[in-house]
Amino acid sequence: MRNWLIKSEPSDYSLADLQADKVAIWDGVRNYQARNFLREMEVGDRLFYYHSNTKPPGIVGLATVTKANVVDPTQFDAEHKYFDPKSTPEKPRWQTVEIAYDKTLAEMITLTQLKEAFSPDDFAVVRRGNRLSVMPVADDIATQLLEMGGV
DNA sequence: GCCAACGTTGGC
DNA sequence: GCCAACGTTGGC
Repeated sequence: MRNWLIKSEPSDYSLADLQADKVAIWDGVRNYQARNFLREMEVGDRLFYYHSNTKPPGIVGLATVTKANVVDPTQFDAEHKYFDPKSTPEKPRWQTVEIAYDKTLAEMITLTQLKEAFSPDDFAVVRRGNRLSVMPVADDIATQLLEMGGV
């Protein structure tokens, strides 16, 4: 079981939205590095759910991978914001995963706290200018995050 | 709202 | 293949 961090703008799709939906396809990722991480995910992997572009940004809860290697359906929909004209059902460019809500932290772990606890070398999310929306989380960092989040 | 970071596009 | 222009992300 591996640990990952996934980012979402809460105005777009928040952890509360996932809680309401219970399960969701993590669609819309159009960055190759992020997609490559999505391809590596396996059922049962733990996801730290991070709210970006909000005040304050930080980790708000946990989710779980429920289906691996899901073809992102939005890439074929010409009406959709995430339509990719260069992708075909025979040769899809964008894979993702299905995720399920797990839990909401009693208190979020803010980016400020993350910066205090971890170095940019160890945890990409605290790196200045970091824009990656899906990234791996090392086991020891995951353990500390669970502690910090009171899980 | 500003702007740094950085990925992508497209001309050459 | 280089690189300038452009668009997006996301913290502040």
